[in-house]
Amino acid sequence: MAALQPVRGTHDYLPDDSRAHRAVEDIAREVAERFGFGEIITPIFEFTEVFARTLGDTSDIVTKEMYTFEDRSGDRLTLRPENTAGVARAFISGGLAQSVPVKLFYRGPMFRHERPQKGRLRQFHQVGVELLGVEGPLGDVDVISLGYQLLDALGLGGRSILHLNSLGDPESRQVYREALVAYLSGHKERLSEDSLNRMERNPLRILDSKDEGDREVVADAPLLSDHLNAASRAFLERVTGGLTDLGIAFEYDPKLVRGLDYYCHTAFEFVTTDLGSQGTILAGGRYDGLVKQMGGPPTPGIGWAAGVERLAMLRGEGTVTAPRPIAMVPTGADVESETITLADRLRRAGFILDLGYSGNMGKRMKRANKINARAAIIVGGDELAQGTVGVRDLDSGDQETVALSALEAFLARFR
RNA sequence: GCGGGUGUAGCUCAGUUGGUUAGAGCGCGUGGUUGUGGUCCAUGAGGCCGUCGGUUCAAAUCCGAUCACUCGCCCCA
Repeated sequence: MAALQPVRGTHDYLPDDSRAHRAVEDIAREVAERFGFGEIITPIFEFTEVFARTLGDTSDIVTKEMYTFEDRSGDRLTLRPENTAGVARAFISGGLAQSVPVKLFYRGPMFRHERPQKGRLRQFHQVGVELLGVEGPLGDVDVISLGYQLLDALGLGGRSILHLNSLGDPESRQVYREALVAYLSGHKERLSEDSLNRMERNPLRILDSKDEGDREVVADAPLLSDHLNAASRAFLERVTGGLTDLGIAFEYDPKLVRGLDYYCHTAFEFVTTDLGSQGTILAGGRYDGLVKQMGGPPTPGIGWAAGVERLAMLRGEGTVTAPRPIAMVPTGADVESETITLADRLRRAGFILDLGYSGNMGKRMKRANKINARAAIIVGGDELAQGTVGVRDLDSGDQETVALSALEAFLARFR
């Protein structure tokens, strides 16, 4: 078909797809509202610095994955690759520090110039939450619990595992980083080229390398958990304790790290084995330094994001079905105006009515069947003369004559 | 950005060692049925064989490039 294609890594969602997509977003918003989170809608593009400064100059997202352009007034703008930075910016712009804790939910498109795969697109969609202004571990527990309940509400409760780690506070992290680099420096010859590059910029990343040689070296590396100071350790224990209280199973994973620089303490991911190498479906962590780094008042934060396409894909096709309409079937062109008027009346009453637009009666009945109509209202001249219409139950085949005046009441069973 | 696989009808796929008019099922249109769907029967439409170039008397088939999808890596949701 060739000629006219969508931009690589972008997709059209026709009604069947968009319905599944929207269901994920709706359920996420609903669960977030249960936790007292309200939806925030931020622009899908920001000044480039919003992302460049907060995501870290060395992250892949900033160095090679952003859609950045100059607009007609010469501003450097970027299509958001994620939304934590945008929400933090809105938090600062809007002076929301006055009303912490701030609990926000968001959903919408994100853009990353990556090589597309199943479950990885250049324009994809995320739902996410951010909790700002809460210092204590109870915030971490609540936010993780929200993610857990979302997966459960989506019917994915049994299909993913929560991985959890603590990156410690900045002090712990610094001490550990030095210990790790010291160890790795002694094994340079066995590390992959990628990891050698990571040594200086982001050595923690080497911990979750998939390279076999790296894994062997990493197996004996010092553990982050051994370098947490007392405060960081206590924080982690209160988080894990809270999760246990809620019956949320997790795997402590000392090699779980974050690609983005502003994370500290809690890092977590819900992972499934059902999506190949795109198994992470919901991931987040604590980012206490972010808001201050952006120029706002020091404000702790924690949140997560989840990929809508990945979630929808995991739920499978046909999970979300279209509501079944009632079909209007006039017996001929002579009753067309009565048909439209009646459809209008029933739609105002909240029924879903499908007009066939054209064709003889047989054709319209076929169409009614094809669109999975629950019932057909047969509008004929003879019946109208008596003040009635025929109503056919398309599942059972039973047909009854119903007075126009009693139609809404009769149709209630097909709602 | 790196490595592998795959591109034939709207969809899922056949297509022999290169051989002249490229097929099937599903779906779609029309009729059998001028006031009654599903089943059935008949019949029809729909293809630059992803695109461009090369080899050949001859290419869906072989070669190259390119685009898209896909699997793995990097990274990430």
